[in-house]
Formats: sequence, C-alpha cells, structure tokens
Amino acid sequence: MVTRQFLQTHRTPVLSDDDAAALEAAAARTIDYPAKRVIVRENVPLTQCTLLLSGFVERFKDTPEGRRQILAIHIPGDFVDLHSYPLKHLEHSVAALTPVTGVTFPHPEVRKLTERSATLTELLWRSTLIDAAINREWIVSVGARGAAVRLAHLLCEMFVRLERIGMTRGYEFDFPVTQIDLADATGLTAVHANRMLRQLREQGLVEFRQGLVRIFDWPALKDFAGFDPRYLFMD
Amino acid sequence: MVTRQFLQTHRTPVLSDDDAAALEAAAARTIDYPAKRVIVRENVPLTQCTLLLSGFVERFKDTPEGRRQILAIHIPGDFVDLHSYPLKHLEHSVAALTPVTGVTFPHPEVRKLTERSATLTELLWRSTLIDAAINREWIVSVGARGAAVRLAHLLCEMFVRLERIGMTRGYEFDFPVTQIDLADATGLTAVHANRMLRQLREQGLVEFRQGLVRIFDWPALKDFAGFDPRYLFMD
DNA sequence: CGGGGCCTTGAACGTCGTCAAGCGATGTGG
DNA sequence: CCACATCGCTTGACGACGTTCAAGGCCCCG
Repeated sequence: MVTRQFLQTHRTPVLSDDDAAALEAAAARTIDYPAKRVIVRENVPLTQCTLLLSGFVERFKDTPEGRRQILAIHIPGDFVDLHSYPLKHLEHSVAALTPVTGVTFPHPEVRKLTERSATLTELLWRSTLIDAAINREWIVSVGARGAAVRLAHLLCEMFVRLERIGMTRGYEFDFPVTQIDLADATGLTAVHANRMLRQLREQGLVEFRQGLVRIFDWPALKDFAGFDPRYLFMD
Repeated sequence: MVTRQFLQTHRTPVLSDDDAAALEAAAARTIDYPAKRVIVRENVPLTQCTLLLSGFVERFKDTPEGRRQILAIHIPGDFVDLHSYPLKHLEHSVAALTPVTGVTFPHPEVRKLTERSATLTELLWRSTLIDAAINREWIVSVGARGAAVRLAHLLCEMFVRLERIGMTRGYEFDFPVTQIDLADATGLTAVHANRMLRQLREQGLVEFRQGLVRIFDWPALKDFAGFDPRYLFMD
C-alpha cells in the first residue's frame, strides 16, 4: 500500500477500486536516500517519478550569487517529481532534507495509467497543480509578506499538511530542518530568520527548536500569518 | 484556428492531425473583456477554461494589508485557467491587463479530450506545468534577486515569450502594463520600481516607457538578470 | 581534543519602503 | 472650451526592515 498516504491527501476525484489498484500496481521499487543527497538534478532527462514514503524533501535552485532558494518542501504522500512525466526533465533540483524513502513510478507506467482512466489522470494532474498552487502562495509570501509573517505562514502550512497525514501530536510536530533551510525557503538570511523565530516565540505564537515545532496559540498564529488553507485544496 | 498560437508555444509532445483537430473542435465561443475586468474570481466554482487569443492577462492575489501580488502574466496562446479543470476552482483571481479576447473550453470537452488521447492529455498537462515552472522562477526572483535584477529578469522573460509568438519587433516589443503592474509582479513598490527602471535605462540595458520595451543590449541584459530561458521549456 | 555544523546575539550598513510633492496626459462635466 | 479630477510617472528626504560582518556558545562526531 505505497499509495495510502497519497490517496489520503488527494481525495478528489474519487478513484474506483480498479483505478486505485492500477495506481498501486504502477509502483516499481523503493529507494532510500541519506539526508542531503540530491535525488533529481536539474536539466537531466528523467524516465521515472518518485513518490515520497517517509522523510522530508526540498525542491530548490541555487543562484549564481550563491543563494539557495527552496521552492517547495515535500512530506510523505507527495510525489516529488510527478511533473517530470509531462516535462521530461526538471528546471530545478530535488534533494533529501532528512533520510528518505521513496517509491518509483516509471514514466511508461504513468502513461498507461493516463490511457486507462481519465479519472486517474485527473487525480494525478490535480496533484501537480496543487503543488503549483503552493508555489504561488510562496510567491505571495516572499513578495508581499514581512519576515515574521512569512515564517509563521510556512509553519502554518506545514502544520496543516502534516496533520492530514497524521504526523502531528496535538499542536506539536517534528519538522526536521535547520534554520538555514527555513531561511532559504522564505528568502531570508539565517541570521534574520533566527531573530524572527525568537520574536514569534516571545509573542507566544509558535516555537521552533531543533526540528520541533510547538504551536502555542493556533488561532492567533493563523491570524498573524494571514493563513487561509484553501490554497491547499484539501476539500 | 483558435489554437494556432497555443500549438506554436507548445510543440511537444507532437499532436497527430486528428488530436489537433479535436482540440480545435473543443473550443466553444469567444469572449471579449475590457481592460481591468476580472475574468475569474478566486474560490468560485468553474465549468470552463479560457484560452487567450489577444491581449494581456494577470493572475493575482490581494493581501489583507492591501498589497497586490501578481502571480503570472499571460500572453496570447496561453490558457489562463486550464488548471481549473482538475482543480474545479482557483485560489487566485484572473484579470485583464488590457482589452482581451479569449475562447472558452468547457470542462466536459476537456474531459473528452483526455479520454480520447493520452498524447493530447500530456500536452495540456504539460502546459499547466510550464506555468508552474514560471511560478517557481518567480519565487526565485522575489526571494533571491535584487530589485533591479528582478525587473530585468521579468523583461527578459516577456521578451522571449513574446518573440516566440511573433509579438516582438527586433529588440523592441509592446508590453502594455503600468509601472504599478511591474511593481506588483516583482514584489516592489511603484516608487522603487520606477527608480530601478531608470537605473536599467541609464546602464544601457533596457528601457521601459509607456508600455514599450526597448532592449539596448540583449546579451548584457541576460547576463545582468541571470536569465536562463530553460525554465520556459521551449525546446 | 579538535573541528565543524548550527544556533545566537550585537553593531553597522544598505536596500527598499514610506511620505510628500510636482508634473504631464487624459478625460469629463460645467 | 476651460476647470478640475484622476491616473501614471518622477524625484527627494527620511526611516525601517533585513543584510552583512563578527564573535561566541553548544553539541556532535571523528
């Protein structure tokens, strides 16, 4: 049941049992990666996609000036590169933030799935478009929100997404990334991210310490961040 | 031939004549919008997609604090909301930047296309993922590039995209938006965007005046902007 | 025990935002 | 036909937010 978490996060359109079985059967093999390992390198032809089973993954681009911009963070149940099926290669790289397990779906198998069922196609397509919606929300974050709000918004997003797959404990969850990663994701420097995290903690909103997030006041945090989860299309 | 410009911008995968004809036949009717008119409002159920035939369109979100963040700019040959087919509604709004003509594709017709041909499906899917790749490049812009570089990068992107559909004249093209729009797209204030545009002009790179862009030195501009067109997947 | 990540804090600097004012072009109503 | 409002562009002065540079601490691991 490698597709369990994926189907848990993507409930529409509803798959027939046959389609669900076909999706499950399209999985080829599982792979492990150690933390920091590059899983997909930009501009390299790809012949398969990877569904994340455990661990955290980043998509990112490094700029000529030496800055890293994280474009997305993936959690178990996410396809980290399903978009490689129509695109054939990626314009960014993908790397493991933690030790990771994934399962591969060869492009020809994906093709067969799209030939088989328009509903299944819609589901796969939809999942890549939800990633795109998250991309756009991040544009809003880095383009139009202040530093503290940006960080708060990211923590809100991770909380809601992790909650859906049962990876939270009340208002607490593991988010095993460094402050440098948070800074790279929000377009800040590590120094400033650190200061803003302290501010969030002192405001009694949320605490991030050594990969552990504790939300003190969820309604206040949501309000502070201007977080509206509709962009996650959870239904 | 309402799909001419679309097929011009999306050459892979290659469609059979039959598939191309089916796509063309799926078009329902043309619609005109005046400048500034909202075409799609966020969070409203949709039953059709719109392919842009002429004019410029923006996707955007307005923040509670009153800032507008432009998420994408569309030109003729772009589907402005094909992602509404799998998503059923959008998390952002779409508006005309100029007077605009579009042609609609009802969702049931799109569904029929996906049932008909896996290649056609792949092409449509791919076009939405190229939009997503542009979204990600914009994350890099607002997150990791300075103000002048951001503007330069946007002008590079528009030049390359417009050139492909024959809407440039040498190193000059119409880009009928205001400096306010440029600011909203790059996460800057109009005042600062104005200053940076002056700087680009005085550096002899590019000029933006009243909706007209003149590139003085394309290699130098590309270099200054760190522009690598591969994220546009033009093949 | 030494080295390297990662986190933390301070001080100085710079990019970009805010506020304010003036200009020209356009358009509208008296 | 002119008065006046509106919108977009431009520039200056000032201030704030975020970066850079620097230093020290902690912890883990070799």
